[in-house]
Amino acid sequence: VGRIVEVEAYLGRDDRASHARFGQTARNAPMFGPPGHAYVYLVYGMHRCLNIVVEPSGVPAAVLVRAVRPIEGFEAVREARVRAEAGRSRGTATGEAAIRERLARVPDDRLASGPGLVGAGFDIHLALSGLDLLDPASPLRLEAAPADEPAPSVQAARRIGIDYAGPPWSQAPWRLLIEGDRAVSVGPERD
DNA sequence: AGTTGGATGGTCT
DNA sequence: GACCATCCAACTG
Repeated sequence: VGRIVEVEAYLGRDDRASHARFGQTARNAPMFGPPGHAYVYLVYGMHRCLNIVVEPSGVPAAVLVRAVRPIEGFEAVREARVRAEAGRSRGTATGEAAIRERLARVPDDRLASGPGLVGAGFDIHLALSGLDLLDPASPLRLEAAPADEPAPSVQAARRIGIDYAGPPWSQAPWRLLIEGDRAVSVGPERD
């Protein structure tokens, strides 16, 4: 269980940073579907990124989950990351024990501080793309925060890793993060 | 503290 | 066959 502390918005066909910029394909089809579903894709050949589809069907939009603060099951998250990393580096033998030792030194609140780390730590795989995150029967679910919790202060910043899109898309403040939360991926840039 | 390069594979031209 | 909504180790200063 974890709390989402950082996201990025990708909105519409016109957004030159969005996977929907070239229209609907087999991969991005969930983005064109109903909100509340998952869109999972592979980046850089190794990391799986989790997105939450937003906007009504027909409007391709999704929110990339960039960072999660684990709340329960810290060791389960660590083990999921060990599995992900060990399974990846089969060519260069980076012993599983060494990976586990390194992750043991990662603070609990930084176990999923990045989109690729969320994918690894929460065992997100491509087969989950299209899953209904609002269905209580789903293995991966989205739930509302406890009503008695104070609303966090949210900060806006530029999206990361999409400079190729060019302005105004590369400049849009569509990265939203909880101010001062240690679980966010990297601090917002200061102008 | 900041920069660089390697790992790695699905997707779209 | 090029392009990535990334991460980490190994470097430089």
